[in-house]
Amino acid sequence: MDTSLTDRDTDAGLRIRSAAVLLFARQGYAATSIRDLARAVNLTNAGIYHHVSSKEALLADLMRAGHRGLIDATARLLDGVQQPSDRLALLIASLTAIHARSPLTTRVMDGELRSLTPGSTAHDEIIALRDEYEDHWRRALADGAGQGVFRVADQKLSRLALMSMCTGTSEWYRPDGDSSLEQVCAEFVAIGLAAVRAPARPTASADLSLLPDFPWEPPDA
Amino acid sequence: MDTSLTDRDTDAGLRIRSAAVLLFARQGYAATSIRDLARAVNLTNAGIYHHVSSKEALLADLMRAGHRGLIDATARLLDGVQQPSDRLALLIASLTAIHARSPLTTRVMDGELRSLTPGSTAHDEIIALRDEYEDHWRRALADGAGQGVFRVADQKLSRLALMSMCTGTSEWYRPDGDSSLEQVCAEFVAIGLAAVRAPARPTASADLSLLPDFPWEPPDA
DNA sequence: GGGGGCCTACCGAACGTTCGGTTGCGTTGA
DNA sequence: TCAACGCAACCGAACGTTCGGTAGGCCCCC
Repeated sequence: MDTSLTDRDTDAGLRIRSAAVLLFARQGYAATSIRDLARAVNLTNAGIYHHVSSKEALLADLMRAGHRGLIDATARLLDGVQQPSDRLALLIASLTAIHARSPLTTRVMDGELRSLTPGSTAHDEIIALRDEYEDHWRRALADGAGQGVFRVADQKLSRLALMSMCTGTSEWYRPDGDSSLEQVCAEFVAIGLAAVRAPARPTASADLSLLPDFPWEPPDA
Repeated sequence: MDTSLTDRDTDAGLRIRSAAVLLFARQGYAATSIRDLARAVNLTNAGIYHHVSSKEALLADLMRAGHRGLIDATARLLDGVQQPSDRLALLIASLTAIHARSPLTTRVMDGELRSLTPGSTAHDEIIALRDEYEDHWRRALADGAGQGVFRVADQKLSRLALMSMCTGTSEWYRPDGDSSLEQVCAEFVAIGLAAVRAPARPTASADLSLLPDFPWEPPDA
């Protein structure tokens, strides 16, 4: 008897997104053809267009949903947290964790902006979402510097350095590798707080269960 | 009267490389056609093939020369430098500086490995060159940890974090931006040494004139 | 006069996308 | 109860365009 949750992966739309994020992350958007995608989900190239209006719209959908998930999760995580060093620690841990847990989606989010037609609605929208996310970092660093708890030569410089460190995780992290996700996050938080000369780090660690689990992120590497 | 250095940019090979690195960095290798490249250097697509054996060979050439330049410059910079913290500082400053000064070439080097046919001679060669470069980092961190001057939870983790910080520079640095190249390098060195808990940083700063100037790197942004 | 440098013209293949058609399931009306 | 209908899901074939690459010839300079 079948006790499982019905037809989980019969939803073609989800399977297409899943294959798309895998191929876009591995080969890049431009090097991935609709036929590649169709083969991966056992459809013909024409069949894809029943579920997707265009190749670029598919990319835009993935990027939009990814950014919204990140922004929402970040807002939930930071909710009520006051100390700038706590906020920065949460930002570092969560950005690192999402890049480790959803490396394919984040690689597409971080690297395929240039594949959206410049000036298109989708392109502008993704830029706005990215800015909205980065504002969390800007505010945390500005608050910390304003309160004198961070001593930092250049807020923008520090932010870019730390964000690069976190986003780079999607390029090398493997769940079965040498370090656990918790170790990576802890180490990166330590580096980040040292970078802004924050005094000994305190209090709560990030509740990673608040992070989004993108339903289309393939489970494998 | 023309007092300039003769026919600098009449060398078609160089102009092609210059345009290629610009287009590959901006649009990606897969999204750049031979015809795009030809238009950029005022040739026809067929004319390109008089100077280049294939599109992929052109990419491989750029990546190979870029990596060799980086490796050679790093060896020169580190020559005779003993202290692990000095070596690490030089590695951080030089990797940051080359990504700031040659953002297009480094973006291609860092991001287009996947565009080389897997298993091809060129692909394997570039991987070997990248490993050869990273060994400089591995040795510096191992030496520092071995001598007890670095206190670091995980050498690989620290290396990846710091290298991501440095390579990220090519994505945002602008010569006319808020911070000078020297400021960026100094700040990143400070962050890096704090990351490995090195005691107060000492001695020589990097002689950036030892870094390679890729002749094909376009001067503009 | 011969070769480097570049052209016009073209090839076969692959591209994103569209179109007309078929299948099969769920709902409806008599 | 069952024919009739609607519609989501998909396919095979083709559209026009662009792709990486090639063949052969023209021109200019040594």
